[in-house]
This record gives sequence, structure tokens and C-alpha cells, in this order.
Amino acid sequence: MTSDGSPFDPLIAKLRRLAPIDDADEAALLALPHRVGRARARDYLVREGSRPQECCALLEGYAARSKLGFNGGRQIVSFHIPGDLLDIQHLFLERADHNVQVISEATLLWVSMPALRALATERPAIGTALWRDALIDASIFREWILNVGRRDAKSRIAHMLCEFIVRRSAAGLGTPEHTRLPFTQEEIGDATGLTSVHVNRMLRELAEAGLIARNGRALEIVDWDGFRRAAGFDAAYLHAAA
Amino acid sequence: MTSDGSPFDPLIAKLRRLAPIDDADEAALLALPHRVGRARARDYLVREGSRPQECCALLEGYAARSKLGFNGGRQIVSFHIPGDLLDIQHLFLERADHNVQVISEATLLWVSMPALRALATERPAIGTALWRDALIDASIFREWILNVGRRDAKSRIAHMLCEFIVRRSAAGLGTPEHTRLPFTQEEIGDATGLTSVHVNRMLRELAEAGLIARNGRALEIVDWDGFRRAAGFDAAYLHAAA
DNA sequence: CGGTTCTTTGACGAGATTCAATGCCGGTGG
DNA sequence: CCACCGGCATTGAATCTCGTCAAAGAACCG
Repeated sequence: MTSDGSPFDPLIAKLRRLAPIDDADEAALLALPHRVGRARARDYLVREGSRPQECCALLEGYAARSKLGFNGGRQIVSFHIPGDLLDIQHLFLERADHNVQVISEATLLWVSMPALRALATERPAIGTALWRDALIDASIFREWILNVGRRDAKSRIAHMLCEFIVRRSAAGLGTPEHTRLPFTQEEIGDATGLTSVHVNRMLRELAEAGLIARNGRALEIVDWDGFRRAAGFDAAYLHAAA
Repeated sequence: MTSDGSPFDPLIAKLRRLAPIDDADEAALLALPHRVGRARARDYLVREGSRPQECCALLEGYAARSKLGFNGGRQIVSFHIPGDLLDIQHLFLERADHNVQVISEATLLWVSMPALRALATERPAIGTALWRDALIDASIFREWILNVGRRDAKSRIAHMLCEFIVRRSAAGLGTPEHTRLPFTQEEIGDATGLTSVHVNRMLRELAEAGLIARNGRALEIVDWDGFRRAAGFDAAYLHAAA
């Protein structure tokens, strides 16, 4: 079965990377109650404390999960690329414990949460794909704890960018060398537990070291191996599929 | 069905808090191929890079998940109490992406990983319980990213201790007020991204503020409400079941 | 173009690390 | 029963990374 032009394409491509999805599985996915929507930068897709009834997949654009600290500071806990399920983290939980926000213009696929939950138990391959997706997300969260807790500012930023670039190219959305990043420096700071001011300083140092090049808001990796080394980046925690 | 004295008791009690486990589910759990083992402080239960064949549940004692940074620093990413499944994070993944270590004398239940995986798909209630457990673990990881990324040293330590105490009393293993903590200050530092020296200073300040009292290695919460407030602790992310 | 958002830079201060030394406690063996 | 020893806790002083505050410049958007 082919599904040319279906809004499910990026999602199905991702699930196929996680488990052997057959034609019947794909048909079941395509039959899910769903709708397609658009969102602009900063729109919320999930709000902390809400009770999500739909599960959201990203078709185009980028998104971030975040939590708010007591003093108003925002901590981003993960970034997401097209094909990612943004709300599988609440598939079996009542209330959202964090926010999901779009960080650029985005297209979204909204799927009924109960229907997806039913599919997860009725179709083993889909269940396995969702399990693996959730567990890989958790692995990424663990790596971020290490990143924020034990790396210095420069390698912390480099590591976060490495991950993003590797995941994006694993999804067939670009190469490591030529990358137009969708982040503001503030967002990089919110993801790494740094201030945007310090992010700026570290990016300058990374550029001065010849690892990256910047013009305007775009960023290019000049020396990918050196950059990975500066980040201390080892992709094992992505389990070759994120 | 009762199961007095079975090594599965702590695990089943935990799963019952997560989903409606019936007698047939319990019988299926009890029929899993398993063995009971002991471990001493610092023993590894799971090693990063290995291919776990058994899933390990904690029956007595305490354990921690950890990852190593490039410079040799250890980052603890979660603590675990009796009843916790220590390796559900690798139930659907090939290679372990982190270590699990015992931090005190412990008793363990080892269960066949493929058999547990089969149960997760064949028995919906068990599947749901495992899903919820894994998703709550992930929620805790996200909270730790926020903790390490956005809180200052004192509230960071207090938050980590709050979580541990709340989870322990939710499992019926003690009250918030009287708590003998199993951590060294070094372990608290490894969990919070701080040095043991600084942990020591912050604990002294928390004691001087009248929130906790220490004698020797034991620690007692004097003012639970004040302590929670100092931590900025809100248990919502535990989803009332961890 | 005019306003807004994002980036860049400098000076200063605060919080946490590092290094180093001492003290305490529990366990072990003579 | 006591002396020793190893692991942890405690403390101080010097240092450094990163945050804060503030201001100006560049890029983007309608």
C-alpha cells in the first residue's frame, strides 16, 4: 500500500523506522479519526495541567516541550522535528505535566487519543513502535539531565545542537554540514539552562575555534568531527531511530 | 487471590497503584520465569552498552540510574525504591543507554525480559500499568531537567529530597517527617549536578533555616511545609502513583 | 520604513568549583 | 578492648564560570 500525499506520511515514515509496520497497520493508522491544523511560533499545542483528548504529530516545522520554573524561567526539555509524536507522553496519563509549544510555523496532525491508545494494544507492531518511541524519548531526557548537570556551557550547547542535527538527518531532513537552525539564542539558553547572553558568547567562541560559521540567524557546521568532539557527542542514546 | 510472602509482592503492589490488575493478571505475573538475588552498595544491575536479557525489580533497598560524562563525572538521573521496575526503560530497546546501580544493600527480583514483554502485549491491564510506569518515569526525568537547569543549589537539593520522600511515603515506606535517607552527600551532588562540598554547605544552610535536622548520617525533616516551599515542590508530575 | 524581535558587547557581581586540610564514625584485626 | 584505617563529612580560601544589568546594533515583518 502506498499513501502518496497523505498527511500521515511523516508519521508513518517515523513509525516504520521503529518497528515493522505492515500494510494492515498502515491502513489502521490512516483510518484513525484525525484533522490537520496549522500553528504559528509560540502557539501552545499542549498546556501543563490540561487533559489532552487528542494526540498531536508534527508534519512540518519544529516544536519544543517545556516546563516553567517557580521564578518564571522556562526550561525546554526536548525539541521535535517533523514526524514526531508530540504527545505520546500523555497517552496513558490523565493530566499534562508540561507544555508543548511550536517554535516556528508548523503543520500538525491531530489524532484521537483513545483511538490511538486502542491501536497501541490491538496492533502489536504499532504498540511496539509507540513503546520504542516513548522509551527513546525517555533516553533523550536522561541525556539532557547529564547535559545540563555535568557539561560546561560550550559543550552543552554543542551537544544540544549535535543531537538536533543528527536527529534531523536521521529523518532525512538535511545534512549535518548545511543546517539552518530554527532556534533563537534564547531558546538554546532555555534548553541548556543558560542565559541567552551566555549562549551568544559561547557561539562566538565556537565560531572563533573554527567549528561553526554564522551569518545572520543561520548557522553552519564547518568542522563536524571537531564539533562532535567539542560536544562529547555519542549518538548511542538515540538508539539509531529518533 | 492472595500472595503472602511472594517476592512479587512489592512489584504487584506498585502495579496495582498504576492499573486495575485482576487475579488472572497477578497469576500471570507470578508465573513469570524469575529469580531473587542480593546486591551490595555500588553493585551494577545494568551496564551502559550491555544487552539486558532480564528485567530487574527492586524488593528491598535503594538504587540509582546514572550516566557518565566525558570527564569522568557521574550524573544520577533517578533514584528508585522497593517495588520499582529498574529496567523497564530497556523493555523494547536493544542496548542499555545508562547504568543502574544499587546504593545500599538490596534484594532484587530478576524477570525474563521477553516474557515480561509478552505479558505487556497479552494482558492489557499489565500493559497499561507498564506504560504508565514508563511514562511517569519520563515525567520525572523532565522534572529533573528543570531541577538541574533552572533551580539554584539549595532548592535543587530540597526538591530532589522532597521527591524521594513523597515517592517513598506513597509506596507506604515511611512518613515525610521521619526519614533516614540512604544517600551520601556525594550521591546527592551527582543527582543535582553539584559537588559534594557544595551539597554539604547547602544542607547546613537548610538546617540553620530550621527546615531539616541532621545528626550523623541521618536527616530529619523538621518543617515539611517550609521544606516543600523552599524546594518549589509540586507533586503533580508524579501523577499520584510513582 | 517603523516597530519589534533578536543579537551582540561590556562591566560587574554572585554562586559554585577547586584545592586542601581536618574531623568524625564505623568496621576490622591484632 | 583498643589502635588503626578508610570512607564521609566539614570547613576555609582562592578562583572561575556564568548570571545580571544595561545599552546599542542588526535583522525581520508588516
